[in-house]
Amino acid sequence: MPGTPKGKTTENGETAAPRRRQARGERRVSQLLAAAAGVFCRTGYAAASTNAIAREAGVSPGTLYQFFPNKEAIAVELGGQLLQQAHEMHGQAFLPENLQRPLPELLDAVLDPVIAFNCENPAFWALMHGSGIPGAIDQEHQQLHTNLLGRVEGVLHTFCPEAGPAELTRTSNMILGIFKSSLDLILAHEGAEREAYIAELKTVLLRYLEPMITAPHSD
Amino acid sequence: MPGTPKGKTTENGETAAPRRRQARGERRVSQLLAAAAGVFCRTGYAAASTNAIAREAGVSPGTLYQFFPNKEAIAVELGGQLLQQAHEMHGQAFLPENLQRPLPELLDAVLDPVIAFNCENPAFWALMHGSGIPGAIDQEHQQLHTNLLGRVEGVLHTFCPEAGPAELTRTSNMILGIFKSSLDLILAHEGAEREAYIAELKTVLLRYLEPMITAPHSD
Amino acid sequence: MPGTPKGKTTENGETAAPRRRQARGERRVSQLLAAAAGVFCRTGYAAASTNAIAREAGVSPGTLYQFFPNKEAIAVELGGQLLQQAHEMHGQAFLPENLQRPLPELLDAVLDPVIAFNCENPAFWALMHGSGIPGAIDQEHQQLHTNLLGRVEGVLHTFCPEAGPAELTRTSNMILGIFKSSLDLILAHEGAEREAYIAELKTVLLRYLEPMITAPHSD
Amino acid sequence: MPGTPKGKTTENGETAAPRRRQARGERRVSQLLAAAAGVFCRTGYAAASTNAIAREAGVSPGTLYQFFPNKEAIAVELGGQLLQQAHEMHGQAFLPENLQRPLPELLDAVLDPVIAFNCENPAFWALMHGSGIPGAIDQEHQQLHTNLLGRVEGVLHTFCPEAGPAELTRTSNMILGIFKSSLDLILAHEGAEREAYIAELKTVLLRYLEPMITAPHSD
DNA sequence: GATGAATGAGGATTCATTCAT
DNA sequence: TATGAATGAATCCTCATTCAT
Repeated sequence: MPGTPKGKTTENGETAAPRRRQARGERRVSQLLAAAAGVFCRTGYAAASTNAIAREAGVSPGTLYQFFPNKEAIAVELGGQLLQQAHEMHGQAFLPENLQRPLPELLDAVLDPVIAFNCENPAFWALMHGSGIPGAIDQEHQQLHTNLLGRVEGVLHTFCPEAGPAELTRTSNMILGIFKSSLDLILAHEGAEREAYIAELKTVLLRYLEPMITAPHSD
Repeated sequence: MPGTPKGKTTENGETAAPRRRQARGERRVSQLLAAAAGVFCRTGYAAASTNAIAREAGVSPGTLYQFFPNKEAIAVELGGQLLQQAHEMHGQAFLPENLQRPLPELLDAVLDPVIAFNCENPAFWALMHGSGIPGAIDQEHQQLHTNLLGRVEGVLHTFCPEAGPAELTRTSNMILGIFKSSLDLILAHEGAEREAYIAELKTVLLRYLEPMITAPHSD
Repeated sequence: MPGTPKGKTTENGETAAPRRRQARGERRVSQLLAAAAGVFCRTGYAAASTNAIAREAGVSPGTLYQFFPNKEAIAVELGGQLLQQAHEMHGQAFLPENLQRPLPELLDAVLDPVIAFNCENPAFWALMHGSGIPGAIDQEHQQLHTNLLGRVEGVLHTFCPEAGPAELTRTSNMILGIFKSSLDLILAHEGAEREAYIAELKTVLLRYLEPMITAPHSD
Repeated sequence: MPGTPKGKTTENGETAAPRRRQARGERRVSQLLAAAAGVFCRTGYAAASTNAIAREAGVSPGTLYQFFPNKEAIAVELGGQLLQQAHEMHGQAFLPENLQRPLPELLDAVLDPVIAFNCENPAFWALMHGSGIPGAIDQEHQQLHTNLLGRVEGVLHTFCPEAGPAELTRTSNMILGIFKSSLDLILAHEGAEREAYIAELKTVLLRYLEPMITAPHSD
């Protein structure tokens, strides 16, 4: 359970003081994670030094290690937390009611929140991306990918019921790949240009997928 | 001229022994570059230690430094060499005669050699990719990107003469992005599945670009 | 401000603990400088390894680098600190009231404190001496020399008003040279013999300068 | 016996080929020593790399080690050779007939050749000077110093027969010290200014020694 | 809990020295 | 013999992690 101060397993009924302390602890964790997010974004995981994270958080390195056993744990927790949010957001994006709609609307319904989330949490992308990343985070990355892949495959299946599983996986991988690379472009631009790239992404996917659709959805 | 043993001044006509020695030197450089390619592929540039590269090449750290002044130079030379090959290969891929053909053939003509090259030189991709990379290599990366972007824009322009420059750039960026992410998938698979991904990439691009074409090419 | 732990931002009113910590930090700096002084004296700057200095100070190499960014900085700080003391001491030695006295007394007044200082700080001499020393320290050395030369020229000018500037510089250089070489001898001896060398130095200078004096000073 | 190729103790009567080989060996040694002299002068002993010496001599590092077992040996041999010349030169400088002359002439007779030698062999000074020098060379330095000291004491004794040995040693040390520091100044200047410093050195010594003379020499 | 000094293994790089050719 | 590539110990320095206060 990362993010919990070590050496304390307070299952007991806490009174005011411990709770305040715990609250402070959580604030610290947030501080540290926010700092880590910033540093990871700027320098990548490998080049991010724990001292730099502590400094960015305005605390001493010792304090950092009061909340995280090591550097990897910070990334894992940060990734996990963002992943959690991402999952929730994906849950909304992939709402069953959305999947009934025609493709263009579905693309809007699914992509817009996902893109928005990534624009607001660039660290998410930085973590789920970079190389030179140790096992644990990579596993989260895999997890996220697998999860997303499953969802996309699910949607795809409703559109192309007779497509084989290998084909479904392949197409889903392509979709995710296209999404990822477009996200890079989207994040790299701002304002109208960003919007233009978002539109372009939708165009690509629409043109790619439309000819595959074999099952009518709006009846 | 990286890759050349330092302090060598062999302007004279060399007899057998020096030539053999120089040959050994070149073999060493190749060994080292190959080792570096492997290590960079596995761990990324930043995490790759010169000692690891030397060990992988089966030589001592000092030997490595007899041929390269520092770690960056190894990556620069490796990148440069691959870049050189890539440029030559791009020259062939973007042959004017190819550009006259209808889109499906053009995609084959351009993509097949590029994909083949990247399949044979995975380190190229690893180097032109990673983050935490020092200036010189990043410049090569930029160069490559700019260069490719220009070529793609050029081709695109002949297909869509009335498209504005901003639109051309945007579309080209999308194409490159799609290509890159697909290349990841292609490199991650083998045999028939790899071929399937290659076909899929072409499908995506074909469907994306076909509606944009305004200029007939086959007349 | 070398010698200050990096990344410290103690603008706030410090309570006991931080002050104690800072005190420890200052002790460390002193320890390290003392150790460096010893090692520099024994081996010279170039041959002094940072690990050796750390070992002599009884700390780990990392600790040394918590207080000094690199080897040169240690020498610069040590030199600078001694230089500071030296300058203050020179200020006293070259007091205007001393310069009014007849030559023998003036020699006593000027040389005694300078010699005493150097006897107590042999590292000063070692640093302002050695070759193979990097820029920053060498600059300090130059500075010291120029400064001293200027002072000596000043005194000399009051004694020999009609001497030309080239002559003044030359004589001052001779005086400093004689002083330096004698200092070596003085530092190499102890007790009565050291005193004898001090007396000898004064004799040399007295005999060298007396015939040059053209301006009476005791009127 | 440094300077002799290893693994050959040719006491036997040599025919033409070996002698030519030996001649070539000696040329190599001279080349190397000259190169070493240059490098030592420029960078000091410690900072001089054997590769730099070899490069300066236009040979490979391996060749250097064919003639010298290690770096120190080069300095020892160079120092020894110069010492040899110095001794011979000192022998002439301290000729008995010179010692009969009055002090000013004696100073000329002794100092001029010594100064000339040092001006022509700056490496001598560099070697007999620097710190961070390993044992063997330092011993030579001591040797030289002791030797010179003895000579100076000898001369001094004829001038001041009733001076005690401690006093003689002390005065000789002062003389040598003055000489050394002046030599620095002399070597640091050229042309007329150099001559001026030479004159100044003689003035210092003359004024220092004249009052000590108790034995008339020219009768 | 917080602090920041302390630790020490590890990484890049150099250079005296050796050895195959 | 000459060559210059190869070696590897040693150097400077960094940074994840620990610990006394």
